[in-house]
Amino acid sequence: MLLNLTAVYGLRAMAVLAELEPGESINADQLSERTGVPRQYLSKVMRKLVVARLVRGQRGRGGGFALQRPRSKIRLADVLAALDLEMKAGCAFDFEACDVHNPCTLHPIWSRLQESLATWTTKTTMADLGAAPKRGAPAVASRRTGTRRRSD
Amino acid sequence: MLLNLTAVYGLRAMAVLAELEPGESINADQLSERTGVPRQYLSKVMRKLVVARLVRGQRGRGGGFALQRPRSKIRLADVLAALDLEMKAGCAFDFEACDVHNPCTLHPIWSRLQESLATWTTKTTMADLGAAPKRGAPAVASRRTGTRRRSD
DNA sequence: CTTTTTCTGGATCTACTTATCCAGTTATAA
DNA sequence: TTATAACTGGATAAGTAGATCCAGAAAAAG
Repeated sequence: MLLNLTAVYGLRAMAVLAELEPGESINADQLSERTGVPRQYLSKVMRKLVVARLVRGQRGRGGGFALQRPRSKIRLADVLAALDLEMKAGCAFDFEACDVHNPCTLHPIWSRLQESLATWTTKTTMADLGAAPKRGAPAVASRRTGTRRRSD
Repeated sequence: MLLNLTAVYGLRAMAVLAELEPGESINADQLSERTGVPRQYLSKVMRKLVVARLVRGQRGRGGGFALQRPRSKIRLADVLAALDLEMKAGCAFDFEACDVHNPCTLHPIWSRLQESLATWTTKTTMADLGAAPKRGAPAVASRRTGTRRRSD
């Protein structure tokens, strides 16, 4: 997987939030239901998005989560950054002092790759994602952790 | 980082091996020295490359590691696969049943991204890497435990 | 055959990610 | 003000990647 699970969870949640009507919100239980993300862990992920001011977390009756800004103002890069995903990354060999003037072997092609990635994530917004994937048809991947057993 | 540390270590090692004269080999101590990869962990990484038949691991006096095939016959994709890095990966939302006929929201752009990655890693061989980065000038990133940020 | 070199492989340790538990806080409605 | 809904946040557990330790096993040299 190109992204870690936390990032994937966050993306799923954001995709659902992006579908809500303006003013509408969704609580953690329903969000967990719709995204297939474990309820408690989802809360932790959502917190990151709230702290990053991408999402509003409203407590109390009728509360829940909603986007802070219009979809079109939330870039994929913002979301990934909020989820601690370094998209700028570094040298393919993880050499610190690697740069244009002192390039490692992979530097030219690697930096081009990363730039196109960076460009893409800053150009793409939540509005570009269209509808969030529905549960049911595209089933949530079962994340076999070793102890998981299919129930009979 | 786009790659995990094990993959980075493996790449560094392969880059060094690719520089050896035909018939020459290098032992784990020297390889650790040159790549900045912890000696013992390097052995584990090298084992994966040996098992994948990219590298020959010769025991006893004068033994060490060397490429099994000419550099030009070892693709980046082979190396990454040997190091358990899934380059094909899956859907951005980690939905299992996501495909062309039942695509998730990110599917079109995500799959294009992954394909260009896959194409690149199968077209690039160890011969294309040129010389391995030298230690000293492009210094090895110091791996102080607190400072580090992990992500793919 | 013994010694030395060097890779192999199991066991263990640590840090980080993912997951769960549960008590707290805030907001709404009656 | 009370009850209830719902997010917040600390503590903790489980799982995996990264790292280390150390006892083999194999190959070469003497």
